[in-house]
Amino acid sequence: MNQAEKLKDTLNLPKTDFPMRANAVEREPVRLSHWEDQDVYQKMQQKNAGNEDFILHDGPPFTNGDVHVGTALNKTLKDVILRYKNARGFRTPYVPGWDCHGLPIEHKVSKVLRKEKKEFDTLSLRQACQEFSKGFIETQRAQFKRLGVLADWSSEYRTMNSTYEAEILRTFAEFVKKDLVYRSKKPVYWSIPCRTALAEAEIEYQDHISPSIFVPFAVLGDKSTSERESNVVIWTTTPWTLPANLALAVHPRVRYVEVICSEKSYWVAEELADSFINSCGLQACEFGEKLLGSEMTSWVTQHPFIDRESPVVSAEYVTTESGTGCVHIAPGHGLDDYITGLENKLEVYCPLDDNGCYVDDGQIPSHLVGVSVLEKASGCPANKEVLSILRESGKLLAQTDHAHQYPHCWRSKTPVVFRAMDQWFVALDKDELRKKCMEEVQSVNFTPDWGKNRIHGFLQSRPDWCISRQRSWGVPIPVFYDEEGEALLDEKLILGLADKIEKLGTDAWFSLSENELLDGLPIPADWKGRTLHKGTDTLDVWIDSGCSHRAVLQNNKDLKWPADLYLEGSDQHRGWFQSSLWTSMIAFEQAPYRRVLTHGFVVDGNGRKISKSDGKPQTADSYVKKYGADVLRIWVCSEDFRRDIPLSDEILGQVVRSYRTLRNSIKFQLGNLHDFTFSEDAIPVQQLTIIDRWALSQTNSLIKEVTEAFEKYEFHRGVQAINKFCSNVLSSTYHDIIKDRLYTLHPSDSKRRSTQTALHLIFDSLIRILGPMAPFTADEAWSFHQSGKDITTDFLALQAWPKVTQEWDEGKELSDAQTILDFKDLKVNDSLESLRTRKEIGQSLEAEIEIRVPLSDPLLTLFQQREEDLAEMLIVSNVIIVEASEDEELQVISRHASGQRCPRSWRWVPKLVSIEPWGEVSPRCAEVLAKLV
RNA sequence: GGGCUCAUAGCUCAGUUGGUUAGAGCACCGUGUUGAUAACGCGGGGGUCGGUGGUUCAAGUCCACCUGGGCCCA
Repeated sequence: MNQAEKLKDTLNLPKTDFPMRANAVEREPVRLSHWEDQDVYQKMQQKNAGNEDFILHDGPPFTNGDVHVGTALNKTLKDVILRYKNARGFRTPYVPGWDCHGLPIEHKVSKVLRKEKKEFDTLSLRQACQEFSKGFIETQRAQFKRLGVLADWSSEYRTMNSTYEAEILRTFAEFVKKDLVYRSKKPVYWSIPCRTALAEAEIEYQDHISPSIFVPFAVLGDKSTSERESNVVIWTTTPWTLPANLALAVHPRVRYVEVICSEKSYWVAEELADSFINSCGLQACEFGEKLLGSEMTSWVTQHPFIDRESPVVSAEYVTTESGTGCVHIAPGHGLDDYITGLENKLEVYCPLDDNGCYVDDGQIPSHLVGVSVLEKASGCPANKEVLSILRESGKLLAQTDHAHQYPHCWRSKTPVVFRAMDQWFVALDKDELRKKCMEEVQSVNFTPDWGKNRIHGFLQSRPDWCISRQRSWGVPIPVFYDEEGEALLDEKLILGLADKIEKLGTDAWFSLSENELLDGLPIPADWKGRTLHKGTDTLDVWIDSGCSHRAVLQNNKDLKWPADLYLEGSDQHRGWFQSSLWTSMIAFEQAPYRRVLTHGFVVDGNGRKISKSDGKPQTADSYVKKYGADVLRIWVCSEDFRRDIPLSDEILGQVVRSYRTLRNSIKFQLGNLHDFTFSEDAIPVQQLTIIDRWALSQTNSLIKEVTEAFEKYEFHRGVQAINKFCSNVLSSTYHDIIKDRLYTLHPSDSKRRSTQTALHLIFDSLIRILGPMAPFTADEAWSFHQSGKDITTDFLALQAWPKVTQEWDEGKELSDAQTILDFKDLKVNDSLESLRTRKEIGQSLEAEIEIRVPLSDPLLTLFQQREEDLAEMLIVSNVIIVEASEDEELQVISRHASGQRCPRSWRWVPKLVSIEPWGEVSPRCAEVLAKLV
């Protein structure tokens, strides 16, 4: 062993088993199962038992696939918040949940069943859906846990649990009690061969050729004179809906022109007038008056072949892309039409039976009655009939074939029709319900604050809540009908039914007969003796999740209502935030949440939405498998989640790099604390050396900054502060300066102990700050610090959030230290760098500097008072302070240090001294070595 | 097409009530160290603040319009 190696052995170099690389993919799961074995979640709750509650109510993810990276973001944010609040002393019981019912599952499952060519009834379909949902609950739970999410998984809620389903029915009973539920018609997709309603997801768009026709509606009143008949012309590709026409729609801000053609005139959008004239082959036309759509809305027209008036109304969705800019409105045959109908108080008129044939309602022309609208190989009979009526009466201005995409039934592959059917609705304006909701929202905190505005807009504009779904996988609408079709909806009956369902599950609705279902339930007197049939519709799933506040917060003794926080994606302003508010206002006249926090959506590196077609992974698992949970969590926390949240390899790479820096800072601290026991070796804060006190005060600032950011849920500010702290305060300043004393002084030297005291306190604060964000790494570091081992039963999750310590900010040293460090940054480094560029020195310890300070400069006194600390803080071997004359400027002169280099401390000293058996070292090192023997 | 919303260096973010030459961390380039070494230090380059117009003595910040993204609708 040569002298250098021997001397190196006498240094106190960092020593720790804390690995430089996290190897998170393999090591995180080990820690995770340890947390689970030791029930860290329960310990966290017990620790704060009796303290103030912080209730974050979990919005249930839908159980139809792996956890999406956006869902992971949501759950991670929740976990960060809960860990933070728990560290702040709140009791933070967290009951996660699952949204189980709904079309996407039913759709997927029935597709599979059909592929297997199984005949299936409602019950077996429901059974399969339940299995499907259950399977993904298992998958998702495991994936959430893997992210480090701590929760009361044993109490998790599922919207398909019978206790939960009973609460859905009780919520519905509340609607009935308040007399909010009514029946009305609304158009739905209808498959004639299947005799069933279809959802959007069950529709396939296929190429289709429809007749495209122009039809004039004669204007009644002043507009048409004896000489000239004035018409509003519509264009449609579904002639069979004309018998159900109840209005014409124009755009209020589009300009219309009267096309005059001998004794008739035609009103069409000005922009489309030429193409209209061409399409209809009109000759010798002139343009007459021009009007805005809004000026036509008082007009009334005559239906072309039925004795009925058709008023002109305005609609924003009317376009001038094709047709005439005038739209034929049949509220029973289209969603736009339906909404326009509602706005203009039109009847939802639909003269079609289940077979798709016109019914005889006294309005339908007799030879149309019984004619089918179903498209056959030979065409659509109803279209043919309508066209011939129009042709014969001269009301067919033009007819061509029109190729377009048209919705088809996914089963029968036939074109579907829009057909109004009886649906159940919840009246939202009754008893000023809507107004009360809008007022209530004012007293809820929204982050970001525009959320209030957004939900307010939705509350204001949404039509009555249609709660019927013609589906199987859901909670049945508890309604019975007599043979006349009259509906029995009774609060007490529903409550009785809810109790029954609670025991049997909603499958009972489908498996039991009416008599069995009603057995023992209170039937209103006037309904007794009538033959009753149960309904077949299910409730809108927004009611399912929308009553979670009741089913979960009110029924779990560990929780409380209302919640302190709801935290979901911004799409939930229309969804869960709103449905929860309505159900809560109806039942309890209060919002179920005090604060609503929303996050944006995960987008790719270019700010585009991530879609399956990009081929990039979207599941949380794919990222966890590559980067580990902590990196993903730090990514979540480093983004301003209130806007779009970009995710790309570049961004994650960046997170990985800053994570490594962080990890290294931690490793450095752990390595230098290996021979330090706080209770025995610590030095009182007031007696710490200047640089240590400075570092503590910087730590105070960090704590302050991060705490403020976390209180506002602005985690990204916390992350930025931590990164900056690690790099500026620790790496480039504090750690760099203290290496010399830590390594070269005697282990128990008071200066070294001073620094270790500070390091201990800094580590302790930093690691607690990291806890909520990077729980795996923080707990790992904490374990090493407590025990020197990777895993212990002393969990960081049970430690409190760090507090600002007043003492750390006191003392004149602090400003002195800051002044010296600023001076290093502004003057000394530059000067050393030029020396280095000239190859005169390598590391800065090879230099000595001369500081020439004018007598009047206050720095002079400061430097003279701190002369002992200067060389160390500037990381040079020697500092000479020179009192300069008044006309000189403050300057730093650096040069290679004179004297001899100590092979132990690498500092240059005037003269080395000899000590056996090591040979020549600096006098200071000699002293240390003497003590070591 | 409508409602809400976002837009500052390659990336992630700061930028107070409009007021010097717009900042940080990371990345990049150069360089030093080899006793934090798949680590660390030092130095440097990099932005017409999405665009246009306006208000003002002064605009990243206020107003209008436009472009592009996101969510929810249609």
